[in-house]
Amino acid sequence: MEKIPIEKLATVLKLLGDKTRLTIVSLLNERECCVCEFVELLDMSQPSISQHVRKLKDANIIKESRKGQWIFYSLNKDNEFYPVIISVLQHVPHQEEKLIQLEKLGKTIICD
Amino acid sequence: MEKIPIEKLATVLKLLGDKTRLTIVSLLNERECCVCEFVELLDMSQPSISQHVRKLKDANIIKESRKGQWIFYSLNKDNEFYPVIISVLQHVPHQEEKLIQLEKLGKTIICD
DNA sequence: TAATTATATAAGTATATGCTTATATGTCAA
DNA sequence: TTGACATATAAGCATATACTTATATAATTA
Repeated sequence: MEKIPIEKLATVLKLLGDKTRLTIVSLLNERECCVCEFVELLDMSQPSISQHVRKLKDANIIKESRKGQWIFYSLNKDNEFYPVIISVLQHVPHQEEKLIQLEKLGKTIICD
Repeated sequence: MEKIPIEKLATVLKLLGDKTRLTIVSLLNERECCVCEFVELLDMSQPSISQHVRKLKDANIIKESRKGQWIFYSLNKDNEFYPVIISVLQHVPHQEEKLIQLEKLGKTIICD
């Protein structure tokens, strides 16, 4: 098991210690999502979501990939913190439901 | 595996997302400690430590037991968050070293 | 009982955080 | 090229956070 210095780990936990960001990370553990989906699911303003996403991206916890108009985010599995994040997410209820709900509303983004 | 609502978990992670508190919790995973030991080990003021400890206690993450002049703190294993905390602590290097150091300095508290 | 030690609490303060509104950037499609 | 859409960024602001110093409380010991 890869150990992480306390200071670094504290930084990551602080990032996860926010309802919005924890939900985002949890959703990304199901599948990649784009910003507008977070806005829809979390019922928050676009700039607010964008700022949270940026913090996660700056910490290398998530990565982005542009697909045309949209930017999709996904968990960065290569990051040294990925194992801790998975450890934490084990304790969170699955988020599929919300994503299925989104699909029913026809608000899922598909661009393949 | 006991699932924890995202909001609650975020609160716990926010508490752990501080270097001082994460270290305290990590030390308590080795053995119970009293406040003056934290002050010594973390090289912080007594009120500062006391305030961090209170936050952890208020969240029921740790519990106290007075032994004469001293108040010892330990992880509250009955708490619903205990499993998550253990999950997180798995990723942290062991803290025994620091406690052994403390003993060598004769600053360990023994009151049995 | 008075002095000492351990801890908690209160009040003040500087900085961090998370939102808001407004605007900029980037892509697509008519 | 213009308009529409998706996203990012900037600036401002209210609240939260983590210290500090000063003081209170509680137990111990001389």
